[in-house]
Amino acid sequence: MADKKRVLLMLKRKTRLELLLWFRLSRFYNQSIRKSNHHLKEWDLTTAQFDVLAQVGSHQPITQKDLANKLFVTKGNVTQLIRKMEKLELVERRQEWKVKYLTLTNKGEKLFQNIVPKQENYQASQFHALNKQEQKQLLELLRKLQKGQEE
Amino acid sequence: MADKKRVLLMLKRKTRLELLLWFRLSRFYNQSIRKSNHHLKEWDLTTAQFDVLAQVGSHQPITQKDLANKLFVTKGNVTQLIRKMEKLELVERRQEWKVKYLTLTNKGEKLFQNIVPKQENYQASQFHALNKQEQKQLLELLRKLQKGQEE
DNA sequence: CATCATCAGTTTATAACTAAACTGATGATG
DNA sequence: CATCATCAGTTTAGTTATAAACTGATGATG
Repeated sequence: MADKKRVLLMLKRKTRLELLLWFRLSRFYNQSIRKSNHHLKEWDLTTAQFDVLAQVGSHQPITQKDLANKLFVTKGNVTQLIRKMEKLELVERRQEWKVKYLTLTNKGEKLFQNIVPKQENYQASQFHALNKQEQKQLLELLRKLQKGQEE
Repeated sequence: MADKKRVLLMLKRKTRLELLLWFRLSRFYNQSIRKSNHHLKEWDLTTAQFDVLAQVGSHQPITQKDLANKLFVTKGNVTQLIRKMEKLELVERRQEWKVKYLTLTNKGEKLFQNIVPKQENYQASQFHALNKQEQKQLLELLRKLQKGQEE
């Protein structure tokens, strides 16, 4: 396996557990995203668009700024994403007192009801290689990592 | 904390450990990348360019296809990245028997020697919130996840 | 009440990435 | 030896993302 060879090489050069971690984590994440995109193609959505649909659907009405925070992206990116979603008639924008509130259209709502549970199942399935005990462990570790990151 | 509120909301809607995991993991990853980019700005490099430098530097000569595999990206992406790196005079391309071998230029080699250890320290520091024991645990969990992904 | 900081959202320029179609060389096979 | 599949790399069109500058409304304060 090419993978094994690469890992050995890295170990040889410098035995750093953390770099292996970085390597594994980005690999897992990127693969998951790619597979997720592939999966969502059935509904002509991308992962980013799905994320918008899911967040707006479960927090509407929501401002663009709040959405940006929830998705961990910039406001500029939200502007672009929403423009797209408006064209697809999945999301509506309503100016109100200096702030713009986002809600789903009927079409968006229907898609939300239909697709979100399925995609969440799919996302969840990425972790089925671990049992509940291990999942909890992983969650705990990720929490610690995040806390370390905030400093 | 807005974060806490969001987590509670997700829990309310559906208590799914896996979705929390997904959420935490992507957050950690995206933040790390962003911070890494910021960090590398000092040398006018992006994270993607650093990855190329690091991989070519430690496996030269290497073909574009192999590089794509190591970086988990498409061949098309590598074509673009290398074009950029060639312009920056960090990487050289040498056609040889149908395959193109990549090596670092002198300039690239110098940068490699200088920057790679620093950036690796930086990447490693992302995991310093965990002790060695926990790091090993995390690595083990990620290995299992990856194995699950391959099926 | 004039002005000034702040803040939500937009714009712009640029990077990174994919999927899918394409190019052109290699070399196997009928 | 002609042709055909394969394979490395390129191209193209489109999406996602950022950082940084900008716009225009709000509202505080002197």
